Amino acid sequence: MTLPVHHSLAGQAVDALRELVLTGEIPPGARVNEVEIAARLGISRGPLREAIRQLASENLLVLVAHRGAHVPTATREDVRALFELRTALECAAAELAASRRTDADVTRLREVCAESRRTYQAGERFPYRLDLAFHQALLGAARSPHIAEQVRLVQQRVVLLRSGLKDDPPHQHASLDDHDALVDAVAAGDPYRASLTMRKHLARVCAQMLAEN
Amino acid sequence: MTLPVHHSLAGQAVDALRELVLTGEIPPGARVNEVEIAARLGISRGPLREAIRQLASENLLVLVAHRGAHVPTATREDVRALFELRTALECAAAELAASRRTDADVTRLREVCAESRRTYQAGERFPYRLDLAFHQALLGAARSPHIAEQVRLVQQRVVLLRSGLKDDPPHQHASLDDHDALVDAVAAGDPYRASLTMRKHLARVCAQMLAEN
DNA sequence: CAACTGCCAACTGTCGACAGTTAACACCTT
DNA sequence: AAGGTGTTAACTGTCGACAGTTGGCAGTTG
Repeated sequence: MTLPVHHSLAGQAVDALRELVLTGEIPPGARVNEVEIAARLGISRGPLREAIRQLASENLLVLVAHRGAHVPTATREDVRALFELRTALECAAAELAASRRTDADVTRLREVCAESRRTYQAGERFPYRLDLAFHQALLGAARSPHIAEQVRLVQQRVVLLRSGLKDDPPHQHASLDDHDALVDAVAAGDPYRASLTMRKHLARVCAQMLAEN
Repeated sequence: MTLPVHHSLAGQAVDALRELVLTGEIPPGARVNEVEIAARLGISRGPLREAIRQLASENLLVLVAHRGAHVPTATREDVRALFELRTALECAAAELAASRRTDADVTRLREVCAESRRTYQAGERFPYRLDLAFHQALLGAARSPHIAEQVRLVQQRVVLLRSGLKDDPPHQHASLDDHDALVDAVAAGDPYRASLTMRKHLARVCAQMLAEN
């Protein structure tokens, strides 16, 4: 059996509310009505308020005095600025991964790349899920829990930005090549090249997000 | 007159509790008794619990089910791992600062360096305050609000680690030179050199923190 | 005397209620 | 009719109280 991850209602509320925000069920710009959400989650306002505070410090909500919390709306400039942070973190992760990777890490990375290509060539869109999986695998190889945690938080915010976009556009074929190149650099144990490749990759992804709207 | 920054008690509680943790008044390992702290702050448990949640997601507190919150205790390994994150962020900041700095930024940086030297040569310890000021000034020049925010959070955690150390050791003379070298690289508009210099600086500071205890 | 058991105090987790603020609507004035 | 004003409903901010859990202490038993 699967025990609930969080025993406390506040903990559950964090996950549930995060889900509501990231799926866009509470869209950017919308306010979080405490009584309504609390009722929907079947809890009282106390635990919900604690959850709101936590999500606010994860930058998934914005608090305004006497007006509660609302989901932030993203501007183009926000995307650019956020990717500066993401680049700083993930380039460092790529660098560390190149230094610390094991054979198992490389195998895992190549697996994800292969599955991505299969999915893509099967005619489907390159699913965002596999992109996340790739970056997760890379973080695992980097073995820096603090960096991994921060990347997770930033990726969350990127998901929020994506939810603000009308359509979930297909990842370009280029990303697949980027990922392969990254694995090569990591496998070769070349931190400098890994970092540079990651930087180019993220620049491309960022530009792509900015191109749409 | 200075109005209170936060109108809400929860907001005040965040600041007050953060202060208690960072000054070591609630030392690492100690539990946060909700009724006691709430009484000390003159508020009820509700807002305090919200504050606790927020500080927990800033990694200044650790939550344990049914046992409340306690201040995390740091191991040597934690320091090393945390500095990996700090290095990733501040190297990126140094890089950006070298690209974006204005003359005013450089002037400001040199000012801080000069004051640091004056203070040091006056026989006093190189105060941590001025070290923080330097890094803050550099972040200002980088003009990346998200990176700046994350650095602020990481520096907070470093302060917490420092509070766990018995003594607040004098900064070595080497840090002064590091800072000067950093300003030079930034002033020269050389991102690569700025990043590398920052990396060396932080490696030194980290080693220093690990050496004591 | 050690270990096990049952009780108890302290504390956390949660809820419902009250007070204060905000924003919108209706109403009055000019 | 436009603008200002008073009123009111909705919502947030806060508190006190209750229930459930935890860990320690005393008492008991082998």
